This record gives sequence, C-alpha cells and structure tokens, in this order.
Amino acid sequence: MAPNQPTPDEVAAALAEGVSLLYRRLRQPLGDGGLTLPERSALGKIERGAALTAAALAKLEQISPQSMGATLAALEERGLLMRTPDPADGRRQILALTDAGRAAVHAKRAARNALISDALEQHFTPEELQQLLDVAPLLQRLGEVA
Amino acid sequence: MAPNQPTPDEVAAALAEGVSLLYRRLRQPLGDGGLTLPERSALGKIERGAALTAAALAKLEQISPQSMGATLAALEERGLLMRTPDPADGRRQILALTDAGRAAVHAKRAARNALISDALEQHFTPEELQQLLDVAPLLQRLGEVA
DNA sequence: TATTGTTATACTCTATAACTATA
DNA sequence: TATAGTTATAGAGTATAACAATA
Repeated sequence: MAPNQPTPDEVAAALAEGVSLLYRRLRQPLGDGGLTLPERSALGKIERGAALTAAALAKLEQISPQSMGATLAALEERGLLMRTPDPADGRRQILALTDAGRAAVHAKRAARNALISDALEQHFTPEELQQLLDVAPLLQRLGEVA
Repeated sequence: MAPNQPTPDEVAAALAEGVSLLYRRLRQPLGDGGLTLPERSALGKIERGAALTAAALAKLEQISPQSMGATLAALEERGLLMRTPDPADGRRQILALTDAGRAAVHAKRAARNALISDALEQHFTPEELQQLLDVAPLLQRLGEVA
C-alpha cells in the first residue's frame, strides 16, 4: 500500500501540517497554571544534565541566548531555578533546579501526558502507538539537522 | 527490538520534544521574507477549498476566530487574499486567494521544502523517510483529537 | 577578539472581552 | 439566541541590537 520511494519533498509537506497542529495542542493546556512548553523543555534538560548554562541550553533548543535568558529569568523569579556563579569562569552561571522546580517539572509532565495520553488511548491502535513512538527520535533528529 | 506495548504516556513524552524542536525549525526560515507558518497554512487551506470562511478556518486550525481574523487581515493588507461578502448570508465573507497569494504560497512551499528536504536527503534513509511519511497523518489526527 | 550574559525594543501568534450586524 | 466578524488589550515566545564583564 505504501508508495515505494517517498520523496523528501513529499515528506516535508506532509510533516509540516501535522507538526504545526500538534504543536499548538501540546503547548495549549500547559499554559494554564504552571509551566509553558519552552519552560518545561529547559527545566527537563537541566534536570537531566543535558545542559547546565544558558548558552548551552540556547544551542540545544536552537534559539537565541537572549530568548533563553528571558525564559530562565522567569523560572528563577518563580523559585524553580537557581543560578550560581561558576567559580572557574566568572562569565558563567551554573543552572540547577530547586526542589520546587523538580516538583513542577514532574507535575506538569504528568498533566501534559494526561491530555495527550487520553487522546492516544481513545483514538489510536497499539500498532499506531508503536509507529508514533518509533518516529519520535526521527522528528528530533530532523529538528536538529534542518 | 521494539518494545511490545508502548504506553500512551511514553509516546506522549517522546513526541513532545521532537515536535517542539521541529516546529521551531519549520517556522523559522519562513519568517524571513514572506509568509509565516500560520499564514501559509491558512492560504493553503483556502487554496484547496478546505475552508472558505474565517470561522471555518479557525475551527480547522483550532485557534480562536479572532486570531484567525488577525492573520487574514494581514494577508489581505498585503494583497494575497480577497474577502467578498457572501450574497446568501450577510454576516459571512468568502475568502479567495489573489494571483499574488497563489504565487506566494507556491514560492514559500518550495522554500520550506528546500530546507527540510535537504536535511531529509542528507540525514535519513529511504526507510526512515517512509516511516516519517506514514506517521504524518497520525500526528495530524493526534492534533485534532487531543 | 571571542564568549557569557543582560537590557531594551519590537514583532508574531495567540488569547479573552466587548461590540456590531445578521440569522 | 446564536453565529460571523471586528476592535481592543494582554501575554508568551521569539528576534536583533547594544552593552558590560570575563577569558
């Protein structure tokens, strides 16, 4: 049933619509009480140790350092994030989650998952779930190299 | 190699990162000269006849009618879109692309595809392309039902 | 010179609230 | 009452430009 050789153009066009619609869904319910999508993403990466300075985070997320700075400032103001000077490099600030930050990222992860998970449960077969899970790393790779 | 029964939670978490990163990539190069992502999406749907009024478009995109109105006003101002009163219903405005609008949506589609297509060509196998193509409708469905 | 980070400013996308006109 | 659309206002996320401090 599948066409034999999908062209990159076909794939690009098909992904654009799905991704932009889904993105709006993903970020919407999370703006309610707590963390926005970029905030969660930043906290998550800090928690995992994927990036521990503002500049490193900005590179990972592929946004400007200034934009990341604004996000981080908002998180610090709410007591979710601590910034301490790097003793080895006076320009740097080492980022770390507070206990409240850790709690928030876990609570919000659950909240997001509840919404998407419900939809997945009700409208997708196990095979389709597997397909979506398999493709997630590919989407991420595409975001990184494009 | 694949786990037997991915839980909806796993899938939701895995998709969130990939989608949000890719979304930023998709919209970034398009803001340069011409159409933004929501603008392209709206023009594309009008061109295909998927929706011909502001309210219908807003429903499809799952944003508020006011937000869609702002997008459409910007497009009309630039001469890409025409709004004519519906003779059958005085409240409605029928939407249609101008020639310039049609040209813009095609030029920009090519520009977007060039960026994503290049990345796809260079970093993905034919099997992975097929996987991405197959999953695009699932992403869209998830955006619709979530 | 290059890097890290900040402040200032602006634009896009989105939302809600309040309104008019039409059905 | 309900629907289509507009205007006004606000907030989040992003960008660039200009700057200070440190390497």
